[in-house]
Amino acid sequence: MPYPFNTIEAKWQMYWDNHHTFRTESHSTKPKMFILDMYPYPSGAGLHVGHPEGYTATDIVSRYKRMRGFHVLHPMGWDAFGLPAERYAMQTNIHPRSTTEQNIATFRRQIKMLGLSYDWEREVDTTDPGYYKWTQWIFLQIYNSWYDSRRQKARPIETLAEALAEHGSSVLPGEPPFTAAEWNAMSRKQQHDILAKHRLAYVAEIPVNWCEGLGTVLANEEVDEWVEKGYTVERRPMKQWMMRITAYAERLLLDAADLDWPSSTLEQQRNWIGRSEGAEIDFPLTGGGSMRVFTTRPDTIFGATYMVLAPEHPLVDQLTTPSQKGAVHEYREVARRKSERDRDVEQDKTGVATGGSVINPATGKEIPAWIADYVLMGYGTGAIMAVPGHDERDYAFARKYSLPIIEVVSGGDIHREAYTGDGKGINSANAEVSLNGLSTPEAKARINAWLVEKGYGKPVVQYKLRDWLFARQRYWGEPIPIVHLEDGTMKPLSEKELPLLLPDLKKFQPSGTTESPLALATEWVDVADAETGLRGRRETNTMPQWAGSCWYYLRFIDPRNPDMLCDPELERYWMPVDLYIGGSEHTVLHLMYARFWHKVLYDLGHVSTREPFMKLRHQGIILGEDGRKMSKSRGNVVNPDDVVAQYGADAMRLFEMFMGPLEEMKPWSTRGVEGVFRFLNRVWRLYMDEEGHLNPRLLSSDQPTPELDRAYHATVKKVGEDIEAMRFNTAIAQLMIFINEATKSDERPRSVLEPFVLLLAPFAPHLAEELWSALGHHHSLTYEPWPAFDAARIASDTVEVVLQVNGKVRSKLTVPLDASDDVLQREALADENVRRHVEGKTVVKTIVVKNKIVNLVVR
RNA sequence: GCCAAAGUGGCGGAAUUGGUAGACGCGCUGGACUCAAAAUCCAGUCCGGCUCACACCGGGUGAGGGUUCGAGUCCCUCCUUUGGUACCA
Repeated sequence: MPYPFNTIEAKWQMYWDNHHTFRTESHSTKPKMFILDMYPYPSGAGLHVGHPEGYTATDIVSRYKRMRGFHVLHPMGWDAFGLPAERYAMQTNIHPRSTTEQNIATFRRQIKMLGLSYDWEREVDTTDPGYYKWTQWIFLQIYNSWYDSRRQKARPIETLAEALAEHGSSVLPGEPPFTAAEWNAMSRKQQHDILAKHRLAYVAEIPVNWCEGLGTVLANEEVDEWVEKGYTVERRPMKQWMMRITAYAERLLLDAADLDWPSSTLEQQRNWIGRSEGAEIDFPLTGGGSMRVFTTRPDTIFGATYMVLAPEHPLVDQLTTPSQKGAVHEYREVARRKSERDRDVEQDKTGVATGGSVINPATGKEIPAWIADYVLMGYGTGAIMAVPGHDERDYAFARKYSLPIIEVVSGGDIHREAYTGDGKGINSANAEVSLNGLSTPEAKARINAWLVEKGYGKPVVQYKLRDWLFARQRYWGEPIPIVHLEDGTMKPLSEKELPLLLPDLKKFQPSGTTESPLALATEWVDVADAETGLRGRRETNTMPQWAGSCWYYLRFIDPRNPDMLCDPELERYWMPVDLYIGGSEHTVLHLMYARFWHKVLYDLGHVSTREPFMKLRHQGIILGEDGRKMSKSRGNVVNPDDVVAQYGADAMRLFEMFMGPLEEMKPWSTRGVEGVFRFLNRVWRLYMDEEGHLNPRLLSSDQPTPELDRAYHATVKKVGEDIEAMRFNTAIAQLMIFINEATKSDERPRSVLEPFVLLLAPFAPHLAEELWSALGHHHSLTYEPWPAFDAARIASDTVEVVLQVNGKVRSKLTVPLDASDDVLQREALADENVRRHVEGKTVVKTIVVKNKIVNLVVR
């Protein structure tokens, strides 16, 4: 008969609920510990076995930290806006809200079934108006801010208006110059338009992936999935809400240095931001005006033999000569129809000459301007100087179209391939400047100085990071709290008007236009502005799913506050998150977006820390029993409900932690679950008799054998250390070692078996509570102090020393602890087996490592 | 292509300031209990040689080299797998 896990688990889950065992009070004098899981999207499929892995890990740490005297915040919620519920609504006309509620109920039941110690009174749901009120509020904070590049921080937009009124556009590098007086003379609309360009949330016309069948834009990473399903996706320019994350590129990069995150995650974020240093250079057009390019190799400018513009570049029309018009037009059409992905896949370089030309300011020579889709409008200036001798792409292009290739950096063989490495400059001089003989870094510095002096260019830092497309043409998302007035201005809602509720719809089909289904709710869309008397139209786009997850950790701190997103005093106490665990699939997007919002809130004084998540770990993917990715079609999906029904939640938790290191990918194994289940049964039988009562010997005997005593103290030490380092698999192995040791003995010494229950508790909390209660305790063990160990009692008074001859193990020796080197050496030489290998040879060297080895080197 | 992580028994995995490779679990083998089975308990289990057995000997951490008295651990070259990313000038 297995132990009665069913009744035990139900009993203790009810106990914890009824006693609010895991409720976290707002105030405490204890040190705080904020332990966070990446909350799930509650899909219709229910929990899969991957979810509990991370959740169990944080639960173990949370339970352990409570016993260590920490005030622990460990909450759970739902990232519940999203396309799946909406697609279901499109097919069935069932409101996404009711689908979402059902799915949340399933997830909540399944998560509770695992005995995770969340404070359920802090549960949040991103689709709850009481929650998304604050998502909208943060949107408005961002909308109502600009990035002051001189102070390197976001500031309220009014400060920009004030600065413009006082100093004119000198505060805004890049803006066409105007004086304070000119600003003050502008119309409301003119001022509005200038400010709008500098807000951290702004509307821009950019090329996006539009899917007609779904009636929405798609993120780049979503495109493949829908194309496979037979939908067509095209690139078209559309007006979209954007967030100016690029303003934070440098800070996102720099502040990452302080984070205890996996190095691969930090590395990926660095790559995503893609910082590169170079120069912007203006090439004069032969017909007047100039063409700005970005290059990381200004030192190769003497080798720039042609120019390439992205097909969409605005200068193309001006450069194109009449004879090339047809070819250019045709090429641009073809390029426009290709998605950005298609362009990436094609490695073959194509292009068309515009017929126009520019002057290379270094050589003074006229060079042709081409268009080619290997130059992207979205990076740098959308145009490059092509240096075929020292860039592989330019080299391939120049070869294909027979454009001249000049060597300006020595070190390679440009007759065979482009040389992209560093080297000494050659063929690089004009009347004013020479790079010949200079190393690449020297040449860069020299030419940059010359470019600045002549006004041709300047050093700049460029990032791959692009602004965040922050709008979806969907119903099931947070409405963007903006009204478009008939005079062409935009008006943000005031805080009092939040939350802006989603209108109810009868049907959830795409609107048939490029607007979201919200456009069909005409009563909701059409508004009159009381202040100006103007008619207006609500923004019909909704926020992307990332929005709610950008700040949910803050809401957990103060989840029911009707007046603030989070009380500042509580925020200062709880932030930052001490431990954050979730899948590595969120490495770039979620974690980058959340850091970005956090920094804006920090700049505006709403949060006290520069970074939200101090320590981050990823759980690995759990594969099917066949070692392949779990999927319905392979039939290898493991359902947590079934596992819990058969072996109990404690076994499920224990197995997921015992499989291997948390962050590694590993296959499921039913046999493995049975193994840990057997272990739990062994624990049960050690404490309880056949009738399910406490074994009476636990009350009588109290002297552990020296071996058991040693095993106990070693277990306390190892389990504690392993939990701190999140090595749960080896912690569990140690628990097993102790139980094996204890089972050997007929005695049941309470002095070690009672505190052992506390060591087991973070891993198998239901069983531990039951045993604790059987031992005569009347309260939950949740806040019992973690047992201490005595290092002196772990050490044995004898140790086994390995005897080696020429590095090979020849014998073993049991000696008193800390035996001296002399004694060890003498004992070693006296050992029979060692003597056989030393005989007839000379000992040239002896290495003695105390308590470990003696190695005799013989010849 | 580039970046990152990882390769250890039949399987999941342990062991890193360089010091007994294979903890713990699974599986397997044998035994106890049972009419029998399940469950449970005990013993064994890296591979090979030799042995009644104990002992002993050889080999062994993806491959090859190197450093060292000693390398799974450090260095070099290569191979494989996984994840990410991809014309970013």
